[in-house]
Amino acid sequence: MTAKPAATPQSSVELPVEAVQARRFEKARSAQATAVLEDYVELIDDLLASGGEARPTDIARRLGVTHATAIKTITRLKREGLATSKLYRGVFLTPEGHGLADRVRARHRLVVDLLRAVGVPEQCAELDAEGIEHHVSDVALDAFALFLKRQLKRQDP
Amino acid sequence: MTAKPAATPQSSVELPVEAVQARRFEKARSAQATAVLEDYVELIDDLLASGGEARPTDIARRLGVTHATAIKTITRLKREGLATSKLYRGVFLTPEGHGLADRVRARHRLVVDLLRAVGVPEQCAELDAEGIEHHVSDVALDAFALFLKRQLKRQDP
DNA sequence: GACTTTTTGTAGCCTAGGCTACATTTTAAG
DNA sequence: CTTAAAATGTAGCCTAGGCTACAAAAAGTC
Ligand SMILES: [Mn+2]
Ligand SMILES: [Mn+2]
Ligand SMILES: [Mn+2]
Ligand SMILES: [Mn+2]
Repeated sequence: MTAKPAATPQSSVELPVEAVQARRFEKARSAQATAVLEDYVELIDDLLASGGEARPTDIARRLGVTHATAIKTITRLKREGLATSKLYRGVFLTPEGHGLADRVRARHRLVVDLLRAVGVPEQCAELDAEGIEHHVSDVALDAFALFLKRQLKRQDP
Repeated sequence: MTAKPAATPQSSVELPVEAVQARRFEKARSAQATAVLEDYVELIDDLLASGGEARPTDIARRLGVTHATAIKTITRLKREGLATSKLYRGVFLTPEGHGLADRVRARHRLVVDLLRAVGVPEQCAELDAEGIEHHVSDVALDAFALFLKRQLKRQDP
């Protein structure tokens, strides 16, 4: 199981190339698995913050899926401890869900800002960010923030 | 079906906010659906270019999945006209598959380069790019290329 | 209050992409 | 040539996340 440091006589601590590559793909797959949940909690939080209610039908319409699909995913949110709901009442977020929503929203904005900063048109930035956001690590996010700060300084002397 | 230009008296040609948002999510979902295929063709093309053979076992090991999973996805590649294979021979790409591989590889590199350019550490850039790449539109790619070109000019006077 | 519409929920189906277990074929050793 | 190992393929299972169709409840209308 534990990848032996390898019988490569030349380099010492390096994993085999294949293993490194496999790890990349695995990470991308796991990010994808949480993407749907992230979008749901962010959207639910938005709805709760603005209108006051997050109804399954609204959620479905915003996401572009049927209400049956939305309800099923909401069930998963509840199972994972991110949301709660009672029959014919709207959906609410647990503290965990709310915390996730905040992080997801911040990340979404940062990704859009970075795309804009490197010259991506606004519409396109919003569109692409919806998918990209789920694959940006915290390290990259920090780099984005730093880049944006520096760029501001350069323009605002 | 056709979204009526809306009964919003204020603005004229604007779709309802919900529809715009739904379109974003739909686009992200469809990008996700092709992500696996893109990674496969890129990897197969790499293997063919370097070693000369793309065997299911190698593909599986590089992707971090079992060979059964790899073979199943290869079946899908064939069904979609991207690859060919014969029993116990390796996998090959059709012209369409090869073309896709080239585009995917170019996009991958461009994404990594952009991440590096805005200050993301190399390891992290490679890691994140594996997921991000599938969600970057052509318009954004053009913007990335332009940004990189300009940044080069700034450093190489 | 009766009736209609909307919302919500449930059931059942499909595909993609994971997995394990087992069968077969090819390749490598001896 | 025989046999062991590796590669390949198949079968069957699971989950996630889509969908449609139907059922029940809530909300609006008259
Ligand atoms: Mn998203
Ligand atoms: Mn988002
Ligand atoms: Mn990828
Ligand atoms: Mn890639």
